[in-house]
Amino acid sequence: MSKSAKLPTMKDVAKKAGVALGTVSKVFNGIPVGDEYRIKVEQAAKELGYQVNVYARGLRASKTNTVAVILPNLIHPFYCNMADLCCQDLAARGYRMLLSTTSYDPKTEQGCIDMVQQNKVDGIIAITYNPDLEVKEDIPFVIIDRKFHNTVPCVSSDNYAGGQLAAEKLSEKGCKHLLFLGISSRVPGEADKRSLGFESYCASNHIDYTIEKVWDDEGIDALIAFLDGATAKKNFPYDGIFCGTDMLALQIIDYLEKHQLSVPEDIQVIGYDGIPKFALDEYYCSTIRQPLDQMAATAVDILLSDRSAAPALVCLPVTFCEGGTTKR
Amino acid sequence: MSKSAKLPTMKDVAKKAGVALGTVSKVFNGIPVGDEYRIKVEQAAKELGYQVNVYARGLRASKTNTVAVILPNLIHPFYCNMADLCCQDLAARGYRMLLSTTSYDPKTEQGCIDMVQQNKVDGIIAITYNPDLEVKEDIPFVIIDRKFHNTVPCVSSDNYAGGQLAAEKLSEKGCKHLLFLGISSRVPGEADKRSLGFESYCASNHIDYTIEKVWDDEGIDALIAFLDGATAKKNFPYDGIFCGTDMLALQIIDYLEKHQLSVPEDIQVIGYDGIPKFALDEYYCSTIRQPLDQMAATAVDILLSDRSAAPALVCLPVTFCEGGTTKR
DNA sequence: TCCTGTGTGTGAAACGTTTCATTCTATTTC
DNA sequence: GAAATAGAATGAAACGTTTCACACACAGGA
Repeated sequence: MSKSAKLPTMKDVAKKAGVALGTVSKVFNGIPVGDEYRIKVEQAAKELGYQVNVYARGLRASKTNTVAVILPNLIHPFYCNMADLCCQDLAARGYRMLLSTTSYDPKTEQGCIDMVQQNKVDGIIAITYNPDLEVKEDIPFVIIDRKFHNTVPCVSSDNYAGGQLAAEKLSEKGCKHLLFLGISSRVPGEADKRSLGFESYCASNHIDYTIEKVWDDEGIDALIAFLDGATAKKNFPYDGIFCGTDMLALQIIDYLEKHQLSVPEDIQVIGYDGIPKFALDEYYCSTIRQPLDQMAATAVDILLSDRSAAPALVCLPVTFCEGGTTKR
Repeated sequence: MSKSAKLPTMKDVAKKAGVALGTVSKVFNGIPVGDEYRIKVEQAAKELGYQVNVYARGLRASKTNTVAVILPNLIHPFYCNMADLCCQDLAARGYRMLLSTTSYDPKTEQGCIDMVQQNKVDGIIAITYNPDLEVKEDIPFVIIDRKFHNTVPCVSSDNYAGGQLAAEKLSEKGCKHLLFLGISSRVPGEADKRSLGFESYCASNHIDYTIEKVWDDEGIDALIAFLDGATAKKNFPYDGIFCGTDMLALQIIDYLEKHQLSVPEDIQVIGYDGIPKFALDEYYCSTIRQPLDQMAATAVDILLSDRSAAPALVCLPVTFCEGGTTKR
C-alpha cells in the first residue's frame, strides 16, 4: 500500500514543468500547445503521477466525463447485457458510468433523472417505461426501446421486422397455425410492433394466426388462462408460437411440457431478445436476437456525438437464432 | 421539458432565507442549527428547488456520495445480482454507484482502482482476482470473495461449510461415490475452501470421494478429459457430483446427458452459487446458495461504517436449494 | 454591574480546475 | 528597419461548496 500523500495538482505540474497553469490545462484538454511545452508538461505529469481531478473540472466546466445509465434492474439479462456493453463502450471513450436501477418505479425513475441532471453528468442513457418523465433539454439523453419525446432519440431493434421474421421462420419450419403471445405495457412502446409485424406477415401470406395479448398488470396468469382454454380441447390448436420475449417463451415452454405437449416436436416456439443462456454460448430458446452490441454502441454514439444530427428513432436489424425449440 | 435555467446555489438559498452561507451548509450537512434557521433554510431550498452540487462538494470536502463498484463483467448472473443489490443498498443510503467492469484484466483492474481513487469516491467494492492490486489505504475498500491484504475486509459466503453441506446432501440422498469438480484460479481464493469442506466431510464420514481440480487457464476441456476417462469405463464410477460453481454444473450436466447418464436418476449434481434462472424464481440446478443479499448488505455496511472495527473476513451462511438435479 | 464562558451564526478563504483578457514573441509587411 | 499582426503562453478570476476563526448574544457567578 502506498502512502496517503496529498495528490499532485495542476499547479504542481506547472511548477515542475516550468510553465503556466493554463498551459497545463490546455495539454490535458487537447488544446494545441507548442511541442516543447507539451512535452515538458507530459513529462512532469508523468513523474508526479498527476491525473485530472474530476470534481474540480466538474465544478468549473460542465465536463464530468460521466454518463448515467438508468435501468429497471440488473437481474434481467437484457438489462445486464445492455449495462455491460454500455460500460465497455463508455470506458473506451474515457467515460465513467453512473448506474441507477429503478425497479420500474416512476417516482424512482424521475428521482434518478433529477439527481443525475443536478449532478451535471455529460449524458443519460435510460431504459424506462414512464411516459411522464421530465427531462431538461440541455442534457444529452438517449432512450432505449421506447420512443419518448421527439427530441429524445430512441434506439431499438427492428421490432416490426422481428415479428415478421418470427412468423416467417415458424411458417418455413412447417407450422400451420401460428399464435402470438405477449404481455404488453399500458404505455405504448416499440415492443408492440412485434405483434404487428407478426400479424402482417401472416396476413399477407395467408397463414392462420391468432394474437393473444394481455396487459402487464394482469400478469402471466391471464395468458395461462388462455392456454388452459386451448389445451382443454382435444387437439391443441396451434403448432407454432411466437412469444413477445424470451422470458415469456421459457415460461410458456414450461407450461406446454407440463401439459404433455413437447417442444419442438408438437409445437415450435420462438422468443424475442436473444438472451444467451447463463453467460454461456447458447440460447434458452429459438429467438429473434436483438443486436445488443449495436444498440449500446449506437446509444453511446448518439449521446456523445452531435445530437442535433441524431435521428429520432434508430431501428437496428434483428436475426433469427436457433435454440432448440424449433425444428432444424 | 423545463427551461434550461441556471441552477440555484447555496448563495441563492442563503439570500432567500436571510441567513449566512455557512448556515445553509450546516443544514444540508446535518450539523445542528437553531430551529428557526433550519426551517427558513429548508423552506427557501424547497421553493428554489435547490440541491447540493456534487462537484463543488467533492472538490472542497472529500465527500462525494459515490461508491465505486468494480466487477469482472455484467454478464455472469453472480456479478449482475451483486451489482443490483449493491446499487439498491447504496441508493437507500443516499449513495450513487459508479460501476466499472474489468474483464478480469489485471491492467484494467488497476486502472479502475487508480481512476476511482484519484476521483475520491467515498469507497470501493470490488470483485477482483488480481493479487497485486495497489490500493491506497485511505479509501474505504471492501473486497468480495477473495481475501486480499489484511487491512482490506473481505466478504464471502461460508465456502467451507458450503462444501461440507454439498457432501452431506449428496450423501443423504443416497450417493455413495462422490466427486468434486472444480476450476481454480492460480490465485488462491475463498472459493478454494469449497473442495476442502467437501473433502473434510467425506473423510470424517467415511464416504468414498474424489477431488478433481484443474486450473482456469486449462479450461473446462481438462475436466472434460477427466470425465471422458470415467465414462469410458463400463460403469461411470460416481453417483454424486459437487461442482465448484453453478455454471460449471450446467456444463457438466450437459456433458452427462450427452453421454446417456441421466440427472438426477443416475447421477445427482449440486452446484454452488444459487443463481436464479433467468430472473425467474427457479434454480438452474440443485445448489449451495450464497446469500447474495446479505453479502451485498454487509459489504456496503462495512464500507460506510467505521472500518477500523471491521473484521478481516466475514463468512456468511449458505443454504442448500433444491433445483431438480438431485432426488427429493 | 462586570466578567467569563458557552453556544451558535457569520463570512472569508480554500479546494483544483477552466476560461479569458492580457502580455509577450516572432513573423510579416511596407 | 519600424510597425502591424498573428499566434501562443500567462495568470487571475470564477465555479459552489465546506471549514474555521471570529463575532455576537446571553446566561451565570462574583
